[in-house]
Amino acid sequence: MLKAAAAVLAKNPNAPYGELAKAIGVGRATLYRHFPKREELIRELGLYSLRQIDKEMEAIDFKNLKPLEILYAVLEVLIPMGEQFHFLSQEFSLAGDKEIARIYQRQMEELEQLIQFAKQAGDIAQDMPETWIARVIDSLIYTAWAAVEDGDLARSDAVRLVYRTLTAGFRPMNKG
Amino acid sequence: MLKAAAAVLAKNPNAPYGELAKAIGVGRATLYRHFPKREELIRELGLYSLRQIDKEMEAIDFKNLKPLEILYAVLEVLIPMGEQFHFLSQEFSLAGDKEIARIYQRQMEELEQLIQFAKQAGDIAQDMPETWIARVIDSLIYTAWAAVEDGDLARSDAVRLVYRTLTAGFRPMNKG
DNA sequence: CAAGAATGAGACAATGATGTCTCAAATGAG
DNA sequence: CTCATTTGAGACATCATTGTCTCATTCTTG
Repeated sequence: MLKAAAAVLAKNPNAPYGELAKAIGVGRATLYRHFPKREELIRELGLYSLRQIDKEMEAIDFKNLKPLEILYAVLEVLIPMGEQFHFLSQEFSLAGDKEIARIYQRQMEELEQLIQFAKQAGDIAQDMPETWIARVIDSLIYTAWAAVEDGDLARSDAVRLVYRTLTAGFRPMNKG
Repeated sequence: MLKAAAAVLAKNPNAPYGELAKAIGVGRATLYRHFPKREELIRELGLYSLRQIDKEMEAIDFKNLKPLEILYAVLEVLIPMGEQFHFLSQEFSLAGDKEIARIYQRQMEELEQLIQFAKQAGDIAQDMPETWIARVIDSLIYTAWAAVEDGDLARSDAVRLVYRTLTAGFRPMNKG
């Protein structure tokens, strides 16, 4: 339902209200009854995407996994949601919204906590800024999704490739 | 001149013509005299950005450098141009343009050639798709630029951090 | 200085999207 | 079945942007 609208907006942030209605499969007037202003629809879509990310993340067993295993699980969950990622980052009108900014910031902080956890475990370099690593993870999640979408990458390879790129760059494998 | 307009468009792809004129420092009417349609301005801006990338890339001494040294030089050149990158990728109306698509594709192919070169030299993994590596490089160039722009990363650290991330991921350094 | 070209400011119609409204048809609960 | 609610389709005013035009001013160039 809302997913279809988010998909349209991800491809064209200026899609007119009518197209969004059509994508959802509902009349323009009906959509206006539910979301009196375009801004509200966008906002609701943003909250929906963020909540969906939260929901998928909650399914991960943070307690019983090692840092890098968590990272792998996070990638498994988030890469298929690249569309929502894209929508959220492209819709700059959302940047001004307090609640959305709050949720987004919390999610980033959670990611940075995971990174700290991994640092303590010695899995990642101490001297790399957490914000940088978080940004790189975000960025490659979207990149992988886009590559799959363009047919440049098999869906089944995406997670492993991102994981490997993150943990080893594009270095040749060394034995051991 | 045109750089200012590209900067505005990078932040807001829907910036009205008047704002672009103001950013350039010229009257709206005058801008219309030079670019009778908005579409032409965008197109010219796209070509300008691509040509600028070409120009900066030509300055690199491909003949006498090793693959990873070339990569480093490429990063040095392109990271400061993140704004143009962002503009080019956000302006989806440019996707339909034949000439722009041609230039963009050529640049990507050149990047993939560099990657092949690095593969042959044994500097990067044989089994990673070239298109993936090219996408990751592109992606991190923009990510680094954005991090600098947001004040999350020192301009002087950006290139090294991207280079290290690309070549080693966020692995802890191992001696030797 | 003088003539020609380019500029900035503003008026203007055309266009396209937004948001409101009405009404007939479809849906759903009692 | 019947009444109330929700829907889709379309008309409509409003608004912002585009693209055109005019005119006075500025700047070049000779």
